[in-house]
Amino acid sequence: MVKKILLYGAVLGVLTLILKYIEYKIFVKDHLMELYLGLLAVFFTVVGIWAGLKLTRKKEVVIVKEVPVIIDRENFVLNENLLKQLSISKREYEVLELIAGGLSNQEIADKLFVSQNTIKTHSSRLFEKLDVSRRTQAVEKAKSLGLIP
Amino acid sequence: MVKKILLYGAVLGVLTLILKYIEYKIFVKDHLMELYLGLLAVFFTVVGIWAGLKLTRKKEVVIVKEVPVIIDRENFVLNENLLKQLSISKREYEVLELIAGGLSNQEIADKLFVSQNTIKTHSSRLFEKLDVSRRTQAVEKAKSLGLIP
DNA sequence: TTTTCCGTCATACGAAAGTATGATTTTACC
DNA sequence: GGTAAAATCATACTTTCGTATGACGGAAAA
Repeated sequence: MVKKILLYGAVLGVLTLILKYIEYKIFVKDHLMELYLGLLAVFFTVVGIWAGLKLTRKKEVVIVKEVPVIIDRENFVLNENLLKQLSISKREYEVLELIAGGLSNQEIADKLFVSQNTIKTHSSRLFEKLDVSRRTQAVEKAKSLGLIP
Repeated sequence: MVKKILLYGAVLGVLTLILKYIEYKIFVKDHLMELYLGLLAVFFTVVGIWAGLKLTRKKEVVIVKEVPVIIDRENFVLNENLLKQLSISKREYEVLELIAGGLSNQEIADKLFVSQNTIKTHSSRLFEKLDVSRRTQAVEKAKSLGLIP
């Protein structure tokens, strides 16, 4: 910025010298004075505009951001109260989440490092507590109850 | 914009007249000519800068647009295009909806007045088209694709 | 008109899911 | 330290689900 101002000052100085020279050349010709002044005004106006643009160019960076924000399933908050009310344990809830994720019993077992039988037991108890008999129903009900997103 | 240019021109005209007047006043005093020209240059430079800023100020506005795409269950709109793209038939889509509703194949068959085998065929083809192998996965995928609420 | 797609149904088999029952081990709480 | 709830696992059995394959009639498109 300081550099630019100095540069601009130097340019102005040089220009002033040039104009001074021209002035002496045409000074006697009185009728040219108007033209001279007009050119002077126009010239410095243009220079001013150029300077103005130069000084503000950095601020002209226009950022048009179109950020597609996908807000899904409403801002979900789990109702822990309901979980306790239904006496659904943490492990059972974990299984519920994975069931809702479309995983098979075997996949859930692998993920939780337990046997498939354990998962069957958990899911069975879970279904009982949710009063359903199949995993797809469990997912539906859990969603409607706000237990899962 | 045209208005502004006209205004600017008018201002220049008035200023020229004023300067003309001043010119006659101090013309005889030769040593004031330099000062006069200097002031003239500075003045028009300032005017130029001001004009430059005025013309470009609007471009300096930084526009950050965030377009939220809200996908929720309430205002659901089905993407029929995607259905055609996946070549999912109407009947298959019906079955998909009922599967998502937690119904068993037998229940779906009863509801649609067809045999369970028919439902199995439909669901099998559906899974193939959705590139899944279980009904729970189908529901998950269909939801993420916006095929069902 | 012929072909292609859709919807229907069947049989058979294998895979996954779900139920019932019982047992052992953690964990948490009084 | 004892007790209750939670977590784990197993075995056996039934039900549901999913796949493969083939078939048939109707409707729409070529």
